[in-house]
Amino acid sequence: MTHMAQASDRSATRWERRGQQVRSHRTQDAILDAAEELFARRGVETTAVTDVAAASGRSIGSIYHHFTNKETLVAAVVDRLLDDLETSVATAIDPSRWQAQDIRGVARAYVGNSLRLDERRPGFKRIIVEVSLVDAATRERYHRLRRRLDDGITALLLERRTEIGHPEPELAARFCVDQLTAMLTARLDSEMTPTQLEAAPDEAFVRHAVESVAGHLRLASAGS
Amino acid sequence: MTHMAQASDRSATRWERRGQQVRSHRTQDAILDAAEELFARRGVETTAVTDVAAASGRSIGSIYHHFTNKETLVAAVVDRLLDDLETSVATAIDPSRWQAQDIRGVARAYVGNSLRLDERRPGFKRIIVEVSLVDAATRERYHRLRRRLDDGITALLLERRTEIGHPEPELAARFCVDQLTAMLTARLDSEMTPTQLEAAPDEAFVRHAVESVAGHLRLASAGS
DNA sequence: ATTATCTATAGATCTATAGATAATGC
DNA sequence: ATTATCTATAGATCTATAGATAATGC
Repeated sequence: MTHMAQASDRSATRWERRGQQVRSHRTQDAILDAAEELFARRGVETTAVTDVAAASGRSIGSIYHHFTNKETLVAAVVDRLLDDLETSVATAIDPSRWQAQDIRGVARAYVGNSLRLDERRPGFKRIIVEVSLVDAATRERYHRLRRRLDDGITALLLERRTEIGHPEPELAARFCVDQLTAMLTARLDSEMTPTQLEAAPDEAFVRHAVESVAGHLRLASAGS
Repeated sequence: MTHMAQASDRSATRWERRGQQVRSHRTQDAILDAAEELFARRGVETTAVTDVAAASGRSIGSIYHHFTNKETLVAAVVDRLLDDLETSVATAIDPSRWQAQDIRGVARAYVGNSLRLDERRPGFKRIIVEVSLVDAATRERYHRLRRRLDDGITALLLERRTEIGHPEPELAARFCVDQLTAMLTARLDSEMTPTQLEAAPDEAFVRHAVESVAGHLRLASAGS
C-alpha cells in the first residue's frame, strides 16, 4: 500500500517518510492559516509568534522548527496570498475562458470574481499593504499582478470593440477599467470610506458597476 | 506689558505663568509633530515612545509628563488630524462659499481640496485606519465626518439642479459623489493599486474627475 | 535514526515610573 | 514654589534558542 500511488494523493511513491511529511505539512498549514487570520485581523507586526502558536494549537518551538524566524513565516503567508491572486488573475484574463461572453459578461465576471476573492481571503489587502511598506519585493510582485490584471481586462474589452460605441475605444476602455478598479477599491475599503452603495448587496453592486461600464463605452442598451 | 492683551496672542492676560505655558505648548507641538510623522510612516503600534522622544528632540520622561500614556498621545495626534478634517469639511460644504460656482466649479474645488488635504497631512488615512481598528470612537467620528462631507457635496450639486440634464437628478447626484469618492480613494491609495492616471499630475486628475461628473449628470458641454 | 513537538528561558525591546536637576515666575 | 525636563531603571512583552520528549519509519 505504501508503494501504490493513490489517485487523490499528491505525494508520489518515491517520497520517503511520507507519514512525517504529511504530519509536517498539516502543521505548516495550520500555522499558516492561524497566522493569516491573525495578521488580517490584528496586523502583522502587532501579532506575536506566541499568538500564532496558541491560535494554531501548536507550541512556539514547533513554529520555529518549520519557519526559521518571524520574517520567514510572514513571507510564507504572503506567498500563499499572492499565489492565490496569481491564479485568479490568470483565469480572469484568459481570453479562451470568456469567448462566449460580451462586454457586459466580461465586466460582470471581473467584478464578481474580485468580490469573491475578498470574501475567500478577508484581510488580503491589509496584510499586503502592511508587508509592502517594509518589503519591496512583495510590493513589486503585487504591483505586477495588478497591472497584468488591468491590462488583461482592457484587452478583453478591446477584443470586443465592435460593441463599443465610443469614438475612442482604446482610451475609453482604459478609463473604464480604472473606474471599475476605483469602485472595487472603494467598496472593499468601505469599512473606512462609507459609500451610498455600501449597504447594497454584492449583486446590486455588480449590476451597478456593469451599467457604469455600459454607459462609458456607450454599448447598445439592454443586451444579453 | 504682561497686562496688555496683544492682538496676535491667543493667551489672555488672566493666564498666569505664560512663559511656562508657551514652553509647554511648544514641546507638546514638537512631540505631536514627530509622533504624527512617525505614525504615518511606520505605523502607530510599531512606533515606540522612545522613537517619538528621539525624533522630537525630547526625552521619554518629558513625553510622559505631557501625556499620561501612549494611548493618550495617540489620541491627541488623531484628534488633531480629525480637527483638521472637520475644518476642511465645514468649508467644503458651506453653501455661501460656493455661490458663484457652477457644478463644474464645485466638483473642481472638492477634488482639489481633497488632494491638498492629503498633501498637507500625508499618512492621514493610514493613521486613522490603524487607530480605527482598535478604537470605535475614532472610527465613528471619522465616519460621521465622511458622511457629512458626502451629503454636503450632494446638496451643493442639487442646489444647481437646473444645470443637470439627467432625468433623475437626486439619484445621479448621489451616484456622482460616490464615484468621485471612489476615484479619490483609488488615487490616494495608488501606492497600492496602480491606476492609469497614477502618473498624471494632480491638475490632469482634477480635470478628468470634473469631466466624469459632467458626463454623469449630463451637464451642458463646455461651460465656464 | 530521524523528524516533529514541547517546555523553559535567555536576551532584546518597549512602556511607564521614580527621583534628581533645571528653568520660570511669584 | 511650581512646572518642565532629564537620567536611570523596573516590569512586561516578544523573538528566538537550547535541550528534553514523543512520534515515525528504516
